[in-house]
Amino acid sequence: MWVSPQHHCPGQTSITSQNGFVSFPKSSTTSRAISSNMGNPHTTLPPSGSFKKPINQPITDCNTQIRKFCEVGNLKMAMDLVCNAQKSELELATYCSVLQLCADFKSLDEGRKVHSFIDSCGIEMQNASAPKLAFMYLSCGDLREGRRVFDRMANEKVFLWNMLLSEYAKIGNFEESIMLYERMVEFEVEANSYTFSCILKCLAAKKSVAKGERVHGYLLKLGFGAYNTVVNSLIAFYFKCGRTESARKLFDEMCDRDVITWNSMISGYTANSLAEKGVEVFIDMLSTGIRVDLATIVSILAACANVGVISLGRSLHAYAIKAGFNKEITFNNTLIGMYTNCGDIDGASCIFYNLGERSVVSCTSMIAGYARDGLSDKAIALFHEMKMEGIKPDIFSVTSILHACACNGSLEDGKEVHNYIRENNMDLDVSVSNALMDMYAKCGSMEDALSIFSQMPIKDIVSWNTMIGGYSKNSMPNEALHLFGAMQQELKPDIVTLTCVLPSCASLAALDRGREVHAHLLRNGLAFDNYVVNALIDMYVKCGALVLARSLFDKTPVKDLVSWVVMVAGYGMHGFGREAIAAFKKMRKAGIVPDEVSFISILHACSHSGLLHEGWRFFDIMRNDCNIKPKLEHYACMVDLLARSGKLSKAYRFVETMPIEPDASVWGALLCGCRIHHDVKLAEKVAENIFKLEPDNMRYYVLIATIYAEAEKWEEVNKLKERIGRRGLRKNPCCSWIEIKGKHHIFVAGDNSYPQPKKIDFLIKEWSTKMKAEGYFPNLRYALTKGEHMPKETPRCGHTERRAMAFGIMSFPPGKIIRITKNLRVCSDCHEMAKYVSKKVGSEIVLRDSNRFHHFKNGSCSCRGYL
DNA sequence: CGGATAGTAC
Repeated sequence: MWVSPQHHCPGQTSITSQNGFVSFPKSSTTSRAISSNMGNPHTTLPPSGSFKKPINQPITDCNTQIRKFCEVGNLKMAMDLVCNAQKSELELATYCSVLQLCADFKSLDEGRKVHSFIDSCGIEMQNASAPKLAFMYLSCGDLREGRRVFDRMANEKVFLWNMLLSEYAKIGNFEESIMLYERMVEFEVEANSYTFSCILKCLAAKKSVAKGERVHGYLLKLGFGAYNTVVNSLIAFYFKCGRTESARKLFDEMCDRDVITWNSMISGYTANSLAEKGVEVFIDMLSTGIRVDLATIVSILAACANVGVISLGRSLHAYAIKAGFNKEITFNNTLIGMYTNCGDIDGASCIFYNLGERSVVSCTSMIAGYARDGLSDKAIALFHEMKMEGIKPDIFSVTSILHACACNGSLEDGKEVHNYIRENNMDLDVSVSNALMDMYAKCGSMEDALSIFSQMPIKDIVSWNTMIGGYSKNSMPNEALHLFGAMQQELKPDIVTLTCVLPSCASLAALDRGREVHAHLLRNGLAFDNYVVNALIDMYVKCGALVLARSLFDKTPVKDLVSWVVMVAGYGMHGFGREAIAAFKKMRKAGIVPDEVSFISILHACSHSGLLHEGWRFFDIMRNDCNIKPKLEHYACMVDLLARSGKLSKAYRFVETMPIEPDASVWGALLCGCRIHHDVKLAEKVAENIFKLEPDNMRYYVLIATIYAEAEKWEEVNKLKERIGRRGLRKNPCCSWIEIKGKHHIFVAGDNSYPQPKKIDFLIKEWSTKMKAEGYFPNLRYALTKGEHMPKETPRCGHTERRAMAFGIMSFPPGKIIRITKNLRVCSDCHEMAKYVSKKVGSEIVLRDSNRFHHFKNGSCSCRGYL
């Protein structure tokens, strides 16, 4: 027995502590009331002869009259008589009959009246009527009062115990059910099959395997091992707890399995992701000749959907038509789900559009199927169609359609659905609100998402994660981190929260915050999930801690595609092209098939290290070996690669002959190359192409202006400035930052309110003087343009990165790595200074700009001039 | 009978 005194929590409702007149009869019956039916309270009526009739009974006995009305179900007349009767005349059996009627009619008010009449009787009457009274309250849905009466009475009636157990289970208070069961066992109330079915459900809900096993032992001892209903419940319990072998063992040992047994096996295996075994069971079932019912078909279709075996699904479809199930709407709905899950969207829509009657469920299945298949437009169209047909979408339909809008990125459709949701007060549902927030986040409107979030009275962990993830995805890392902080005031972040927040740490290069997250994961034993580990590796990569990223990567036992791609991209960004290529090869050797994104990473890596030949090879591998059609990103990488290598005209021809229309990013890659190789003429041609496509992207104006400035074409620079002014564009202010002890120190161009300005400026001045004295000259061309003509003309970078660098050198002990982040590309002047400082001070400097990493060590940079 | 809402890589 697993009941022990420790289980009895203080303060909990307890039978023993309720009052003084409770007695607990130890059951002495030898014949067990195994068959006593919970659904039949009449069997528990107190014997009507237990109270003696009053003497001087009139012939037209009011008791008889009341009971007559009860027999014919006339509650009103019965109650009238009860109310008018002399209370001392009424017998227990009469009260019981009326209470039963109140229970049948679920008439709580009348029941309460009867209760008050009984209360005015003697204690004997009160005690004797208590079971019926408790029954009445429980039947009428007043669990609290039912429990109160129950607690006050002597109770050996298993029927009432069962009723209480199931009522608590109904409202989800499984703990209370379990506690009551423990008490039952303790007081030796004889449990019956209903007790076991119910308690096993509760224990399954709480996944209490150990307690369930003890119940299992107990029921065997009482001889319930041969009861189908009980064993079926046990099987369901074991499946719910993931103990498929235990369920199987019971099944194998059963001698007369009924249809429910078979169905439980099929759905149990399916729920435990062992749908194949479910299918096997189904085939065995067919060979036994047992009648297949609707539930069987529905379970096996779900199994098919999980396995994704469309052939079996199709033959089941045929089988079910023969057996006549195709008229059942539930069958058809599951069938639609099966076809959509197996990816046969046409098969699904064929059934759907041939349905005699459509229900909300059929429509929702179909919408979800379309959404899952990426056919958001069709999903949205069907949503409108069902509304036109007068089928009212419910919260299920609405969450599905929101998902479709989110996948589509169509804010307008999403807003329309939002209006519908508001009009129907569906936004009170947490899941619906979460789906709405997700839709807005995926459509890029974090303002709308936030407005929903802030209006939610109850937020669950998904709500928080959706917002934090939304901010991360929409490049609002500060908001993400801020919300993460706020969340921790209210609830504990889970693995998804941490996975959501890591990209924000990465984008801010907030290494200390990232490390805190890592520590949190380790403390909570969560550092084994692939998603979060990949996010961690990526965070370390982007914070410039390539060594930490690598050691975490090495320690990861299961490296999936993303793990590898993160490392390949990481090596690339840090200028280790050869290592990136080695990793890519290793990945393929490990049997992982690269996808589009993998090739973008490796091509980028080649480009960052100027590996033109290798880049071409990967481009060919992608097209020929992997059958991946190059996308714009791939072309942009190739153009970048060609252009950086100085093959500008080849790059231009490449863009012109692309099989898909080049976009601004492809031309932009060429423009970058023009800058590096000072080809003003080509740059002008390219720029005009770009401005046709993206006339408002400041990035390209800055780039062409720099090209002009470096060629000393000041007139052209001025013309550009006018053009920019006419368009009302503004330059993204340049800024650099450095993290010191978890705190960010930001240096913004044109803002001199940074910390310790005198010391910083002094240090920088000293460095420049020494650089000059030591003949440390940056490239001549740049030095010239920096000369007399242009200090005011060039887009000012503000040299924020050198200030951050000086601040870092001042703040950290020598030898410590200085990590700086900049929102734009590094200026070549500062790049030279960083090289110098790394040699002079002996500190390693890691600078992340908007393009890549620069590791300055002992006077040189890992970018080898590929700024 | 339906959905399944949140997460990693360029």
